[in-house]
Amino acid sequence: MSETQRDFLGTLAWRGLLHQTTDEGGLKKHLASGVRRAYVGFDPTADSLTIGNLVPMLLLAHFQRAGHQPVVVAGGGTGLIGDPSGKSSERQLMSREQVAANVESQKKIFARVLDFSSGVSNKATIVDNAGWLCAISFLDALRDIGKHFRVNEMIQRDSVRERLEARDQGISYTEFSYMILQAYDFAHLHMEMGVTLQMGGSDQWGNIIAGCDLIRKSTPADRSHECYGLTAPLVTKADGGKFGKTEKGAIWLSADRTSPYAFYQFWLNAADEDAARWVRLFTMLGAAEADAALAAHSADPGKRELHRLLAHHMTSLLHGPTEADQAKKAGEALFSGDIGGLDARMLDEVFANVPASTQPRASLAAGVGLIDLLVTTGLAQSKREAKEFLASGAVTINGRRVGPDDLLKAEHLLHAGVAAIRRGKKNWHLTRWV
RNA sequence: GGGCGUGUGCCGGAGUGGCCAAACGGGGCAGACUGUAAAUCUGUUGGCGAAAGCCUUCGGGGGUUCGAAUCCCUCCGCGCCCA
Repeated sequence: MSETQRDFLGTLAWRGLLHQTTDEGGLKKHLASGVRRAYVGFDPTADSLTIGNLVPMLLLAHFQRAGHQPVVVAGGGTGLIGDPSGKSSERQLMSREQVAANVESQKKIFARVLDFSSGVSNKATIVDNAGWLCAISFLDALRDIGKHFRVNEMIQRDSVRERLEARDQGISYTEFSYMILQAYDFAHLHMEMGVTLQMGGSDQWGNIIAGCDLIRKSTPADRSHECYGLTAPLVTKADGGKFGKTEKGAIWLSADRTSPYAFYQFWLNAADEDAARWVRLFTMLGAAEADAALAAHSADPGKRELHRLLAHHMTSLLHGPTEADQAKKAGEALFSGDIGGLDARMLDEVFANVPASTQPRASLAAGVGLIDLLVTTGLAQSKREAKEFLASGAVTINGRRVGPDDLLKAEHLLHAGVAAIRRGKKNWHLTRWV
């Protein structure tokens, strides 16, 4: 297929996804001369993946699109130990059952971005390093792997040094050994599956080099054992904040943790400067399309065409086009506040991800007080707060602004008896009166 | 083990007997402006109450006092110094 011709490294560089490589020239030649296999490891610290894992996933996706074969390594074995990279303190060990369950649950997400279908010659594969790491004995590991590692070098690694310098933290022998395991992963994958490239975020650089070193030391020095490492830069935000975290917590890649609507909103709310960088970084859009969108963006940022493109593209990528469309429509209706024009079916769609409750219809006869309604729907935490919201004009019911003295009556309901209450710009609650 | 110090609201940090639900800053929330942005400005930020006011809160417990975040005792956590 013609995709094979696409230059992987060139793509990454253009997208801003290329941070460091062990030997760029050598890697370029290596990739140009055949179909190669690269892997990225993922920590099973949770049953889902966050937006922070997206870049490493995309490295594999672009790799596959360039005609090569991506290998996902689920860290079912390394997850039992815990990677100290970037961690300021020793972590709690997870149970084997927990790790295994997390690995299983994460698998589904990779299928969104990678092609696992057997009809494809360069189909993606997924392996769990518990398979080989759990099988190896301690003595074998010390004799066969440990001999290749100098402690002098190990304690120089950032991940270890930072912990050694933090006097009160320190590092356990367990976590200290982590890099050996990850290095062994690479060596194992190289020998068993012919993997020649390990990729990851920039915090993985040390671990990746350890793997390259191990392969070099433990194999005959000839061309057939050339291995490479590549990292992507840390994703940053214009305001200096941490990428992927909102007030409400991390943005997840699975719908049960972060709804497609919330996911869409995350991208839509990107700062202008971030949206411009992120279009290249995160989408699969080609140069022509991306550049056109960027040009339109800088000409008139206020239209937010780029944000919409980014949000829709990303939601479509991870949740599918139908969900993306729905998220888009829901956002438009919700933020315009104009829900009076929606028919009952659309209303259901739009409010699919909004908290809802049912209320007794009978109480409408006398009119329902809004202060209590705000509290029972959770839109206000206390009556005091509810009063404040109502007085400041922050509350809208079915698109109509209401005040502290208003009462909700049957005539205000939409369709089969719903009242959509909005507090501020982004907080909604749908009440059904039955 | 001994000495000194410290623990306040979401966070930082004032307060050292009544004027303290607790300065100030940050953050949050809401409003205005706008582009569901940024910046800016305004308001608000323990609960109940229409209000007056009442109730709960300053590490835990106990005491002194008409009255305590503020004084005393004790316990717990943290920091520094000495052993």
